[in-house]
Amino acid sequence: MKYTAVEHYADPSFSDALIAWQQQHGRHALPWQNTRDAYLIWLSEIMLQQTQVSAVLGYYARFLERFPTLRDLAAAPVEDVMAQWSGLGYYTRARNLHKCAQRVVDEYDGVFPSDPALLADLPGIGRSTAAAISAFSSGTRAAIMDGNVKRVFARVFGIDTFPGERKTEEMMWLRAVALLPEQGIESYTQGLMDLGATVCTRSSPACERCPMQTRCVAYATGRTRELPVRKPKKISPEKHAVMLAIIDGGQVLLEQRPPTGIWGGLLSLPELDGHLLAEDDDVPAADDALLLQAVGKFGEMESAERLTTVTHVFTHYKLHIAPYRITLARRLDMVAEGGYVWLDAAKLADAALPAPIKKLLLELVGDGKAAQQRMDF
DNA sequence: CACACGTGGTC
DNA sequence: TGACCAAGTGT
Repeated sequence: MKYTAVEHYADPSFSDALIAWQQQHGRHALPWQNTRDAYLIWLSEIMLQQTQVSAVLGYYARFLERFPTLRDLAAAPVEDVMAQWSGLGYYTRARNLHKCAQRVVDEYDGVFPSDPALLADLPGIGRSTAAAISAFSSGTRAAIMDGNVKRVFARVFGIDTFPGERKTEEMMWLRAVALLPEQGIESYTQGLMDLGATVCTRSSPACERCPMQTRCVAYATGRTRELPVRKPKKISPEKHAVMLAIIDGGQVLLEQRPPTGIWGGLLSLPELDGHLLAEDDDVPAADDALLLQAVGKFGEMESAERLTTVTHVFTHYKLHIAPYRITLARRLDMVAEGGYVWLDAAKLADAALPAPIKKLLLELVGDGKAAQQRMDF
């Protein structure tokens, strides 16, 4: 039997229990709570996409210090937004955040719409985020569907098909809508997140203090460990890159990355085009002639120093970075083109850099150790 | 539908 | 220690 009617899944006692629990045991003092200001709520929801609260806290405070209002954000250069986002990951969120701010200013006179459908039309805001913003800022009855909800639903209702599967997700959305309370959407929505984040956690959930224990299929059948069904794992590839840390006169040469793709829109180190001529044990090596040619674009190479390989693990692949520290005998001043920029070493910490590159460069300008080989030209 | 997209924490 | 994954969205 396939149920497609929302009414089939209705159960007022679910939201009653969750709301009561949230008010007693939920979180009430997060920085984005206790406000109806859509800007503050929207910012938190975007930062929290695929990102845990603990990782967001510092970024949220610093971001609001730099961009106190929506109009401040909309008027700012996108480079400043990227710099504030540096280290948080999923950088499309930052560019969409900036675009979204400008659209709200242009199309809505700086006031976020309360209709979830209108919110979901804005960049970076999908169905779930739209519902959360609308619920928290306007009290709108709308359903969220995040990792917490999927985990709670999978366990409470004993859903043993993969939540990423279309039919399963559709059914979960149906349930999410059916279970919405008539009153108290704010506590209910927060309660779903709080329950998933603090009680119904992925590993070792605290079932003894769960308000859903008596109705939880997974608890009753001892299957909390198996639910929700895991995502089928894929083999992730390994990639290699040779990067040039060209340091001259207390400045580092950086290159603007294209807006899409990994680290889109960030500054990073210039990379050696393709072709690693030798590759052993995860350690790619650059050909001397190739190195000379690449550096020749920026100046006359004095020395090149092969640094320790940095391996950065992404969700979907592993990247081995072979950095070369380059010193120049003479710097060419043809650099403003092509998105190149010389950045003062002192400004690295606040620059729009990927996390591993920022770490590498800070270590490099800090004490310059980790040299392995040296070649003179 | 499948995949790209970051980083840091957990076990 | 490597696998798994967190307040998802865009293509």
